[in-house]
Amino acid sequence: MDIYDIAKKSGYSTATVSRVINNSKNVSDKARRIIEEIIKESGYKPNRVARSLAKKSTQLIGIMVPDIRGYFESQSAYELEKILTDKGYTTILCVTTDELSRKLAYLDVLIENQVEAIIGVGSTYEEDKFYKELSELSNDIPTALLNVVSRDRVDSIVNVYIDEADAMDKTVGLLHKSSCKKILYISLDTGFTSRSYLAKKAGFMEALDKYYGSIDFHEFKIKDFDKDFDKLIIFLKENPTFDAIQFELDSLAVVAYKYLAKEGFKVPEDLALIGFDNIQATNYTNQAITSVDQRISDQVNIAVDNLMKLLENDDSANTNIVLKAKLVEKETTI
Amino acid sequence: MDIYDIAKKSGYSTATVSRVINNSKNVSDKARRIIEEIIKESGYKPNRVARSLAKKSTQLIGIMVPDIRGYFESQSAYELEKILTDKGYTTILCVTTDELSRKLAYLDVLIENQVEAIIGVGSTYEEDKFYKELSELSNDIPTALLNVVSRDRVDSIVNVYIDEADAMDKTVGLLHKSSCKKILYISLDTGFTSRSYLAKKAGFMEALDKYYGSIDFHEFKIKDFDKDFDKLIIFLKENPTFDAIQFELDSLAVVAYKYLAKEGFKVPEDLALIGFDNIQATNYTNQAITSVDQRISDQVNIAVDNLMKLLENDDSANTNIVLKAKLVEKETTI
DNA sequence: TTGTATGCGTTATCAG
DNA sequence: CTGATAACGCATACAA
Repeated sequence: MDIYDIAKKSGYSTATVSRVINNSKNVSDKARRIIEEIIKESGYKPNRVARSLAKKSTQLIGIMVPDIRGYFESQSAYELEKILTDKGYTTILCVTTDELSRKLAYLDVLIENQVEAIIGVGSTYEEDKFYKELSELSNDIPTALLNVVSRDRVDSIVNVYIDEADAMDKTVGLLHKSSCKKILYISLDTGFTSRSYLAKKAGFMEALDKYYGSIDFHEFKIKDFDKDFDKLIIFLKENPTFDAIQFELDSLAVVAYKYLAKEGFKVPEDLALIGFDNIQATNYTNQAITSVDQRISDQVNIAVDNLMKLLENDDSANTNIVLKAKLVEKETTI
Repeated sequence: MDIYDIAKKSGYSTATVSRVINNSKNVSDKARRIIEEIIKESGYKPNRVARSLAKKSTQLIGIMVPDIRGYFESQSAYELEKILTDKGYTTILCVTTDELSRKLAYLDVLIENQVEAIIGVGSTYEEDKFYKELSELSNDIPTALLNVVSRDRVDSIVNVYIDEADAMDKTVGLLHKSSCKKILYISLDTGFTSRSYLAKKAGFMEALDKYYGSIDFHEFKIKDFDKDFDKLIIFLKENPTFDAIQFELDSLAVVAYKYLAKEGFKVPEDLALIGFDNIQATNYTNQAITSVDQRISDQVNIAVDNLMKLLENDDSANTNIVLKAKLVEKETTI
């Protein structure tokens, strides 16, 4: 069942059928009525592959995430898919992992499938080699990245990300206001240092300086989830002057919370806690954990808006957008 | 840059170039060497749209989920994407919501994009009208559904799901062994009754009969998360004979846990708790919640295996696969 | 307003 | 082993 069949049955040519399908203006009401009727009763569905080839336009957009199971990624993918679908696009999902080779391989897949734009979610796409590849590609295919900001920024890539320094200013400010004296910084040791890791840490130190007048910085790294939290407890007992913890990530905070609660630490009186990401699980710990909301929905909307401008060669496209995060105070801070 | 350019530069015809690209046997080593060299240095990437049209095969598979943010959905999508990519397919992601009209609309999108198979994740696809549509479609496009089992099953759709009755037998069995006397069943009131809801409930009742010799069934429904948990607490205080709760879903259990803990219920001594799904958050509550693992990875692998058989017209394809769930004992049961 | 004919980039058939 | 050429299903200039 193709356009020729419809043409034959209707008595019109394929050209007219095509015009009807594409809502072209230059079709008589009569022709439109007849053809639409036949299309409906025959259940004909246009072949987008053929259409894409003919129009040199696929209406396909590729979404890349390192791991769709994460909070930021799945939430972003959800919002992206919704908004892009409303705009008439179909989305190809790529779960690239953090491996360079796989990320590059997926880029090929997207190119070969003639996607009209690419959207990457997560700081893994900041990686130099990959970003360089993406930069070149972005001259042909409009690209947007969420939660990514590269050192060598490119005007052909829409970068949207959170102002980590500002976020840390807010969290440290809150702890300071609550009379906390000494804050421990707990981070995840992934083996490589991402920009977001550095930005948060730098912002945290700046904030220390601003609110406390000095940079009394102490970092505790978690590498092995099975062992390092026990070590953390020991560390905190040996260093009871710490009365607050800023976590790099909620995924660390939710686990740490259980260890702390079990050991009888009084939260937030003796020990205030602040996470980062505002994942769901922060609401399921015994006390809901204060955290930083990255405004994913806003990030997505802004990214797509500007990506669309890039697609339309609209010069007003903004390619470097920084958003202020939102501090969400819950039960682990005063 | 297309196959003609490569042909021209290499001195061979497009036919030979195409053969090289597709690793055809009938090409001289010399031709292959020359052409591959030119392809590499020119950075040529084949156009899959054109190829799909010519081959009448897109290597595209559509994945439908009601909401990619859920645990079961995102975990399934992750596994599916991984395994399908390894097999050379590209995946189109559809976040359909539960709305019938959107589900049907997405079906059209997939058809128009000429996907070679469709995989749906979640019991929303059991809905009669949608399932009927899918049944017809499945004659043309092989289909697999995860966590779905329809009343009017069709041989052209691979159904993979968990044996809820068996799962409930395991959980009630555990509670019985732990000397629990009276179990409350807590479910989510979504407005419509899904098969999985009924299956769990029926299985629960069967198990009551088996272990306790009678069906002393009490159900507490949660509709409004803001109010109904308070009501639950009141209910439990007025009915202190309940010494265990079986939740239909972990998403209910993790929230309930906090209310119970706050009210001083001793878990598991006075009140044992068991959830369903084994979502991550069950490990972040103060006591990790005992739950039922649906073996998503296994479901995915089996579904894809049989879907592939359907694609190859292999008669040995199994279209109705029931898996036994795994009880994961944690801290809310003895 | 409608139809004819050609092109989109690739594959595949059939000769050579 | 290689090349010319006709599909694949649709869109669109150009003609009528």
